[in-house]
Amino acid sequence: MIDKSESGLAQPTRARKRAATPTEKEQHKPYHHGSLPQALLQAAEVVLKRDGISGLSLRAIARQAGVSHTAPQHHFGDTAGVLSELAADGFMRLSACIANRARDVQDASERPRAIARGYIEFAKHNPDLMRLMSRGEMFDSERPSLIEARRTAGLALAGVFGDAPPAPPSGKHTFGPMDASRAVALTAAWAYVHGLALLLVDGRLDGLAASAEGIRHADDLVMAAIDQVQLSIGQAS
Amino acid sequence: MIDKSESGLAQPTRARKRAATPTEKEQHKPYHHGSLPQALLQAAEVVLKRDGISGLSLRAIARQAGVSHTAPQHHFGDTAGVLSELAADGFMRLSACIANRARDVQDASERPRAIARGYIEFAKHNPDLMRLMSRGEMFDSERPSLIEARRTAGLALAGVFGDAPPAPPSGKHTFGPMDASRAVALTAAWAYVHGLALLLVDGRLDGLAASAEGIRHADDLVMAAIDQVQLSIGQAS
DNA sequence: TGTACATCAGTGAACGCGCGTTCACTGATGTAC
DNA sequence: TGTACATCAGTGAACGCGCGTTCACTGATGTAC
Repeated sequence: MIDKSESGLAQPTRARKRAATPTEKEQHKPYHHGSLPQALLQAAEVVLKRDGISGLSLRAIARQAGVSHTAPQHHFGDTAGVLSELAADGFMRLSACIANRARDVQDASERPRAIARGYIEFAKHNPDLMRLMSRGEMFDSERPSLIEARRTAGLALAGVFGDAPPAPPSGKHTFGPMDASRAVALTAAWAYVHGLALLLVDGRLDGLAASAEGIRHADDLVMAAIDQVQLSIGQAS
Repeated sequence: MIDKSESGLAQPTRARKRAATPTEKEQHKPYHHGSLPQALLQAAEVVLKRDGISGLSLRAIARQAGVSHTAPQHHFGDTAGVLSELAADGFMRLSACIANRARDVQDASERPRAIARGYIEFAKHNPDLMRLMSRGEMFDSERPSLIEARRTAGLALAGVFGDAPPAPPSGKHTFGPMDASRAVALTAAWAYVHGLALLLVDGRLDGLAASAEGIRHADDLVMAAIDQVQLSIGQAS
């Protein structure tokens, strides 16, 4: 979903054809990278995993990608731009993770749990990215790719409603009109799985897991919470 | 809970006595502040609210407090030190918020909702601090005050269990031995309220609130989620 | 009661570092004619 | 098919800034005798 322009993946191949032998390939570094935006995002993710969110500077990303330090600025404008694109990529991958799990279940009543497992699975495999994605204040919220990716993730999450998706949205909203009880149910499901994911990636459950008999890892605690806890809507007594 | 040493609040009073008239007070700034650690933490919170987490540097805090830029280092060591103390203060205040709400309810079955309301109340009144508190990787986790404050918050949260608190902890653990189902229930309750709080302070629920009929603010969505959604433990079908 | 001294609290100059930003530039590509 | 030109992609030097850190220092307090 990043850089759908025509400069996508065609040009590096062409460049490689010109420099046929391996030695030439190494020596003759083409001036035009061809798919630098994607390469920069990959580099950014390496930096993120290695140095954490605070290590994500334009210069660090450029170093990792092996290009001059002004190249990222040229493509993304500023740090918030890169972080936004990185997060957008994360939201799309999160959506895919959720959709994969949801597709696998037959029984619609099992779909909420499947979605939760997809969410947690993503968080477990991409803890740093998950953390970055929850740092909304670091992004440029106007970025179309980020808006679109968040909407996609929102719709994937709304799959908790089974086969009846919410009404189609108008304008830049994720959802169309929705009655209150449905919005509350979605809020609850979202908060629950979001909370589990963040507590897990932040290591906040480690102490509790250590105290709990029969539980070895925080992972087990989270999976048990998904498997065994029901969220049901209804007026308080 | 911060700086319980004898240098607490006595000395500024004494200093003020020496410089009796207002003019003198302004002119004669005593060399020894007397309670600089507390003043620095207050300054840090001002900076946090004004400039966000990324604005929290030792120098910015010193500027806000009106002292030399090496003074914070002298008391807290490094940035992680200040952030840890600030977060510890936050956890203590969160605990107090929870305890206040829990104390007010008569019916033990209503306690979980009361605790959740206390948690959300704190988050609503201190959104930046709440965000900071969830940035575990920025802290010095070994700080005794932070460990103690987190334990206090954990115990306040464990009040969801009603009048039967968990077994007393040994060593530096928050909880003593606990059976698995109880740990899972605590995980679920914690994740739920934590997720609600973070989604709220990060503004992530604003779009959903706008789409929901009869809901005006994200706050309403969160309060409805607390009031209307039940978490119940039991094996999945 | 006084004196000497150790310790604590806070200052301010200086330093090196990594950062984002600007700017004039070069290399490569695409397109109009 | 060729040529000219506009545009895009990426470079590298230079700049100013805020940061944390070090260091020698001064002011104030507490304590031993």
